[in-house]
Amino acid sequence: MELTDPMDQLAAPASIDDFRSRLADLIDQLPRRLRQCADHIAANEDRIAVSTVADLAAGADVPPSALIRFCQILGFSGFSEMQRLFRGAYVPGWPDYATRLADLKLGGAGSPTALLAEFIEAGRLSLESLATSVDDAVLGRAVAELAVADTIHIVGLRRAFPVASYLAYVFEKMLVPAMLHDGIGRLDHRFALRPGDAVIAITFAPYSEETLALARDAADRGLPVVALTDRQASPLAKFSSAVLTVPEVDFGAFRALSAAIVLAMTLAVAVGAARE
Amino acid sequence: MELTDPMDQLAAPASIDDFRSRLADLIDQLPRRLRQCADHIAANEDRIAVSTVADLAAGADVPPSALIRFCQILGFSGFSEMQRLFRGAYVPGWPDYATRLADLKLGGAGSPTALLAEFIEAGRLSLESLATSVDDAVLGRAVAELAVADTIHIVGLRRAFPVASYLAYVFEKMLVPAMLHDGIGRLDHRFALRPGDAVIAITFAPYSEETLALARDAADRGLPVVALTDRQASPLAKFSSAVLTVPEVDFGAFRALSAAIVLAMTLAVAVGAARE
DNA sequence: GATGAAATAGAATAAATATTCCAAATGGGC
DNA sequence: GCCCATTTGGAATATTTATTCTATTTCATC
Repeated sequence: MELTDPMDQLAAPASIDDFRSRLADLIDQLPRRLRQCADHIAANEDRIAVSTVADLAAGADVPPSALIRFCQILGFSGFSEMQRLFRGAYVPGWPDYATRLADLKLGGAGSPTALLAEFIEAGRLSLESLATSVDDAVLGRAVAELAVADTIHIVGLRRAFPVASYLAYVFEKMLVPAMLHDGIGRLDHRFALRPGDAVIAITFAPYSEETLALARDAADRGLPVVALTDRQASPLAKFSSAVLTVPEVDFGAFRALSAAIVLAMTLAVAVGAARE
Repeated sequence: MELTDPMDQLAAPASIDDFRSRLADLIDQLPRRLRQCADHIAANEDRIAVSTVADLAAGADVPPSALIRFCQILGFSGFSEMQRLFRGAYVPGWPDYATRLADLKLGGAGSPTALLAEFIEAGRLSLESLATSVDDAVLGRAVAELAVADTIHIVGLRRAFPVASYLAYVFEKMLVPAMLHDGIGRLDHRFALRPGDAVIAITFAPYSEETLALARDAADRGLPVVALTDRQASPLAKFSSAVLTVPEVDFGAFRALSAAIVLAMTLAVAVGAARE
């Protein structure tokens, strides 16, 4: 990239949208240091108005001069001009969460914003009660069992499927051998269960037959089964060596998976760390 | 009023509420110029973080030194300290979680329960900032576009896949015609896009090529594309008619999807309701 | 209207922050 | 492996911004 090209004398972005589109155009033709600037700036747009060159440069892990070069490539005369644009558009992060939530509800029942407020509240409540409802000992046992398993089998269908696929993703990232049983093509993968393996089964009422069947199968073969479900009396409990319950608050007929995902993430990261 | 009284050595306000109450106490016992400062500051709280002494002094129609004296009377050492309060309040600590996670693991103190507490906290923060960052107008537009679509196509791979599959699940429950593009068998389903359809594309850095390709394709055909992504300058923005960003607290490679799932759920339920 | 304590304006200074510039490092093409 | 164009780091400089200080003004009190 030719950074001193006299034709690069384009005018400074006139609006933040303008800024964003120019950034999006440039971002993948920038050299290394400038690329770092671009990434950090894009991820911290809301800090530009209240930061100094030095702050942002430190965040992007580049020298200050690189950051200023970056601003100039975007068409600004320097950092100050870019900051001026963002200061004009600045709105503070407060009104705080509670006020904002009340505002959202003003959209009226059934409006998208009112729904959002309800779901956010439900999610927060779920997370809060997750903190108090998890049994440390059971969680520890689950991690220990999964940490020594050869392959971890994950099963969760329908409503539980997002949680199952998230687990599979995190295990993959952590190089933990894991297999997602997703029921594609109605293939029955139960013979993939080998001695030394372990199973994570996820299901909420109404419980999925296929998930229960796989858990039963694993239990019959003496494999440890970690259950992620909605209550201790879940049908999964019979087959499981560790039952983790997720207190999900539902709103009407709908139920977010905030707590389930967070618990799944904890399980996966803890297992990944324990296996190293 | 005795402004140089050595007893006035009170500590600086520790919070914005603290600041407000101290201001309210003082405001009607201040002499003329300082009163002007107080009035102007109170009426422009939201500009303090992004203004200079000179700006604010000009706005209050007083010399800069008067404004600084005003800050000192409030208990600050000077203007800069007051400004720091307002700048800091904006991001009440969105710490570097990637580092914290590394610490937790290395310290061996990475007990699963400690991890869980961290992740719960991160999830809560994400949800709260979702509330304050969602743009009502964009959300409304996204719902409107999806509500009139014939079929809704959902694409989101890898890290975004749990969100995509959750959307597909909720749409199915609400009897909304939707198709999940999951890349199974490397089939290319882009020809399933028909006039009158709409697309929800979900991707976070590092952005998935396949997702971008489908979004581009849809945009080329003039179909509305709703983007669910991590920042406004996301490459998805180029192809999208509505960009919803999700401020997720990030643990390096891991990212809880609390906010993304809640936003997806809102979108799905609002669309379902609007179609009835 | 004289007196003294308090308040004020603005010039002088100090501190912080931004920007330039150039020598050195890097990397792609031959 | 050498050459040239590009990129980079950081010290030097310029600019902006905050703060202090003091001579002057204001105002309440007698």
